[in-house]
Amino acid sequence: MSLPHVLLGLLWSSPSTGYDLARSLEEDVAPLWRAEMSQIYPALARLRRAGFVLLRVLGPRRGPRRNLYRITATGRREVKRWLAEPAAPPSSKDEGLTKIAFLEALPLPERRALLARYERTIAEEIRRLRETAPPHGFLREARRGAIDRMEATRRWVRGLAGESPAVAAPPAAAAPPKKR
Amino acid sequence: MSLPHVLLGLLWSSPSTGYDLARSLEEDVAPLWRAEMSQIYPALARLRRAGFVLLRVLGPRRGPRRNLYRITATGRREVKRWLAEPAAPPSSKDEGLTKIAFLEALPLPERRALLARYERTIAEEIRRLRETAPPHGFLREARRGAIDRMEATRRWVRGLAGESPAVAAPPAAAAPPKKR
DNA sequence: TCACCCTATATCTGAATTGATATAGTTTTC
DNA sequence: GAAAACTATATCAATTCAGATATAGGGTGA
Repeated sequence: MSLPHVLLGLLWSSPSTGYDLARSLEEDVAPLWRAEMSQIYPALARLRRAGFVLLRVLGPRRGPRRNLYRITATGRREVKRWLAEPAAPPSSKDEGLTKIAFLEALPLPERRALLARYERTIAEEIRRLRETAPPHGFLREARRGAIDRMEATRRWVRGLAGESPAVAAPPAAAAPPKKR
Repeated sequence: MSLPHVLLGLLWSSPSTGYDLARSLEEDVAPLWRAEMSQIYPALARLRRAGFVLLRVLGPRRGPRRNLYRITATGRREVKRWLAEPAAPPSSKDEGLTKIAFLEALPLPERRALLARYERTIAEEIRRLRETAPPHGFLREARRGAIDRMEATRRWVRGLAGESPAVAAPPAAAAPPKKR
């Protein structure tokens, strides 16, 4: 629904090619929004049909020809309109937390192992994000927000692993009918 | 990729119908994973073909006939296998934070308005989650984790809105060519 | 010089997901 | 007693998304 808007947002300050958009998306917008080339090119085509961007074909400098996209006045209006409409609350679709929700299916030692491993996974992702060159302006702020949120999750996972009772003995109500 | 696994996880402790799974998904797994009926029925069919669940058709008690799904031993093994494989780090695809990343496109007062509104949206979602009956066992824990994360995000948004400089004047590097 | 990597474009498949619609009986409400 | 809401199933179209593949020129290193 809003990949086109993200692309418009990236084009706000300077025109660029689809390839550069893909790189910028992965490096700067990083964990907040991801998309493959196979999504980006069709999205740019649609933006063009909608009149939100203009295409200029450049002679090849290195490799094949380059398609440079530039945001139009209509495109800028569209970005503002998008920003102005209310955002959906974070849905937090999260594989790791979801697995924790079904931890009941595992015996004790594996429960602990899962929590420990997931905490490591998050910690590693945070480190990776910190290592890559931070973007500028609000892009940097937003990335900090994402990292902040991951850190909260990491602390929470660690906390759950620490309260041994919860990991050791889930509340009776949901205990599986373990064949004794 | 893992809706089938979530369904298996819900079937772990007791068999139920597609309808009940949909309700349980929305009420208990709530913000961690969502799915529409139109996803659930095909997923159940695939689980059945894979031998992870068994179907028993019940005579209608209220309304039409009911299809009761029960997890098989193979299904339980599959859940354990799924839980054992490493989970991807939270990608935090988040419309609200993404919009903040492009706040540069808005004039000052609207920036503040956007942040304030997003904070309200999150607060409301948290309240809504707290009001609905909490699930049992690890489902409850996981929900707490999700709420915890939302609260962290809310605090962060509030913090950003509070540091007026950031909202008032983004770092020069990315400052828009404000016609002064 | 040959192989490999990087820039750069683009398409295709298939799965995941959303949203709308259809059907039909039962229970609740006015 | 009619309308509305709930239980329950299911399909369809459209879109999003991920992963693989194709093409092609230029630069880099063994």
